Amino acid sequence: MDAFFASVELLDHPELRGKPVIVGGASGRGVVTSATYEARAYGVRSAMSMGRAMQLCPKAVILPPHGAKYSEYSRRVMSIFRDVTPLVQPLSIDEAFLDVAGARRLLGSPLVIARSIRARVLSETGLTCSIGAASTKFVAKLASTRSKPDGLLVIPKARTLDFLHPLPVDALWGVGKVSAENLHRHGLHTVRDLANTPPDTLRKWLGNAAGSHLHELSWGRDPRHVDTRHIEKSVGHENTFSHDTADRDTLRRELLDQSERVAVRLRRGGWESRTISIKLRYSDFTTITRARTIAEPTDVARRIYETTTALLDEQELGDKRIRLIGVRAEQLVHAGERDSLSLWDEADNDGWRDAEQVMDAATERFGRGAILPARLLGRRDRLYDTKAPEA
DNA sequence: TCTGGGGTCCTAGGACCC
DNA sequence: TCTGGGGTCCTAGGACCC
Repeated sequence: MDAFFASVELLDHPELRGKPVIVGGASGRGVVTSATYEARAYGVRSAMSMGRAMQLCPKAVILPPHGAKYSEYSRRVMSIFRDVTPLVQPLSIDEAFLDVAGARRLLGSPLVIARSIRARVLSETGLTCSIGAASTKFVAKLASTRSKPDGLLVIPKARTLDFLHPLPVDALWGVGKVSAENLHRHGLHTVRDLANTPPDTLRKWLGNAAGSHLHELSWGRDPRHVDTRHIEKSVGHENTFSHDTADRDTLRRELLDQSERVAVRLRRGGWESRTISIKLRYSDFTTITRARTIAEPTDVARRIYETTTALLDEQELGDKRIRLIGVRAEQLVHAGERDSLSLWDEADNDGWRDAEQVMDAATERFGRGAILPARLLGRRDRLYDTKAPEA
C-alpha cells in the first residue's frame, strides 16, 4: 500500500488531499509513522522525530494514528488478495506476497493479474497500491518499491540481473545503514559490485549468514517460497515515558500494565510463554534486555509480572533514569505442545518410568506418526530424575 | 521539539550433556 | 601426555524491517 496510514486518514479527510499530511505521535517524543508524498517532498520520512519533520515541513498537517482502522483496511485488502490465490503471505500490515504461478491459466499473465488487483483495491477501498512482479520474492519486493507510488513493475525472469545490478547496495532487502556503510568502506556501491565480490570476502565483512545471503541475492537467487503459515515467535509491549523516570513504583506499575496486555494477547492466540524478558532504555538511549526462562510456560499476567519485576529489581539504576520500559514473552508454546510437555508430569504421577512409555502415551494422545518438536519429548531432566534412574 | 512500537533474525559465549 | 566432537539451551546485544 502507498503511504498506508496517511492514505487511510485521507479517506476521512478528503479536504486534506494534495497537502502534506503526517501521521504520528504529536506529543513531545513522537515520530513519523507515515507521510503523504506531498510531505515526503520536503524530506519527511518514516521514523523521523516529529520535531525534525516539523522543521522540514512546518505547514504539514499532523494526525494521530488510528490503529484499529488500519487493521480493518488491511483485512479488506488481504481478502482481495485471497480472491486471486490462496497463496498469500502477509509481510506486514500493508504488504503481502502472492504466488500467482498457478493462477495464470485462469486469470492471465502477471501483468494482467496485477492490473486487476490494483483496480479492485482502488474501487473497493479508495486506496492505491503498488505491485512488483518477478520470479522471486525479493525481486518482486524491490520492483514494488521502485514502482511507488501507484505503480506497477514487472521484471521478466530473463531481465532480472539487468534490473538488479545497477541498484545501490542499500536497495537490497536486509541492507540497512550499518551494512551499507560497511560495504561502502570496502568500495562496494552497487549490487553489481556485490555480485563481483567472492562470497568468502562478503562473509568476512558482514558475517556468515548475511554474506552468503547477499551474494545469492546479487545474482537474483532466492529460494524462499511464498509461505502462508505464520508462526508467532514473541509477543511484547513497550512504552516510552513522556519524561524519563527513576521511580521504581512507576516502573513496576508500567510492568504490571504491560504484563496484563501481553497475557491477554497470549491467551487470545492460545499461546503460553517459557521466556519472559524486559527491556530498559536509559536517558542516553543505551538499551538493555534481561530475560528469564521459567519452569512452566504461562499465559498468566501475575506470573509474567512477578518475573519482570524480579528482573527489574536485579537492575542497579544508580543515578540513571529510564526512558522506555517493555515486556516481551518469547519461546511461545501452543496449547497442543503444552499438553505434550505435561506428558512428563503424568509420567511421574502414573508411575511411568521411561521414555518408551512416554512415547506410547504421546502416540495415544496425538496419533501414530504424529510429528512433534523433539524438545517436547526431550526433557532429559525428567528422564534421569524418575524413580528408576537406570531407565 | 532527537530518536515509537510492533516484530524477526543472526551472532557469540557459556553451561551442560553424551 | 592439558583435555575431542557432537549437540542443545540460555542469555544479551544489535541490525533490520514496516
